[in-house]
Amino acid sequence: MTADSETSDERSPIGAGSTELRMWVRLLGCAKIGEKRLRRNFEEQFDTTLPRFDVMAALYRVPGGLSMGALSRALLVSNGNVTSIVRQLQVQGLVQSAVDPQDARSAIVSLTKAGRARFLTLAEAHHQWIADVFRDFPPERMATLLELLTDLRSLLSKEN
Amino acid sequence: MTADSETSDERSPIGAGSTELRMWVRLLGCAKIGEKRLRRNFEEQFDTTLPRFDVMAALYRVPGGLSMGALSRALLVSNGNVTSIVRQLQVQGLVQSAVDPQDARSAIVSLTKAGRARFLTLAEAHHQWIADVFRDFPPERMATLLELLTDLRSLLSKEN
DNA sequence: CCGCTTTAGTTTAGGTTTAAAGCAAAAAGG
DNA sequence: CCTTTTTGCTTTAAACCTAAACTAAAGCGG
Repeated sequence: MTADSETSDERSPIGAGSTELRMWVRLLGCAKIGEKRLRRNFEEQFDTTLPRFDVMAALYRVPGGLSMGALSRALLVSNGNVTSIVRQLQVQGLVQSAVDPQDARSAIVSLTKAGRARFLTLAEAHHQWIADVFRDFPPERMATLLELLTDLRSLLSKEN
Repeated sequence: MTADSETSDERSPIGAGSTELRMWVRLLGCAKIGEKRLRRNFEEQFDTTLPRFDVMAALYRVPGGLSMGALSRALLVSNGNVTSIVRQLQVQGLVQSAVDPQDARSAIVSLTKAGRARFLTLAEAHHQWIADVFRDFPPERMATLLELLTDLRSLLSKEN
């Protein structure tokens, strides 16, 4: 078992040869499959979407609410994107928006009472779906994976 | 070190408590940050997009070409989605499409000569970006991560 | 006060994505 | 053959997403 006897690679110039590349492709694949599942579940069972859930989750964690910019940074999405998602949640009465008294340009968005109740329902189901997927994953391996992903994230966040 | 002494969880009903949930969130985060980087790089340096690169990569691996359906399954995206991406690549002269002699409904899409040359340029840069990101990741940890992600993917693919 | 720059958000144009509806070729079943 | 169903793909409607242009409030320097 030398360092180089994996599967193929050798002199093929491309073809997902190196370990980094395969790992990256696999990571993206896992994320994509999982997201697909979650999106379908949210759509079918609750008639909502993953991005809207993400916004609600971010707001739930901060009872005082967040500005649009803070939301955008928290969710890693563009500023303009948050605008439309928040607007939809607003139409549904799940979030409310109040002008920041310190800065009239900025609005503080927060969950309404209905929004908090709604989020708890969604989050419960969300947790259950995730737990189901990982039911057969040994806890010790899961801890290792969590640790490695944490390392990876700090690598990715560096030299952005 | 009991089974339950991680960090918080306990009776907080939500808040990304369980290990599965945190792992999942971290995985999505890594994928998102990395994709953002790649997308920006492709945009800035080559004036193209990640999905277009994905299509070209899938076609590069199969010199004989792929049908639209095969492409869609390979890339885990919807059927209709492939249509527009292939059309754009076709306009740029990077892929060509020929009617399947066995089935007149189906078209076999393949890279043109220009498309292959273009892909090699893109893939070289892509590989370099990935290698840069993982430069400081110890090879042994990378191998572990690859293995764990492979396990995870098979869990995710099951009971779809 | 008055310009200049910065900052917070929205709007716009364009690309990605899906599900659902539609279309046409193929296959199946009399 | 001819009808029905299935299958491969495209189109459409709607959501998501980004970058870039824009608006408006703050802040800063005179």
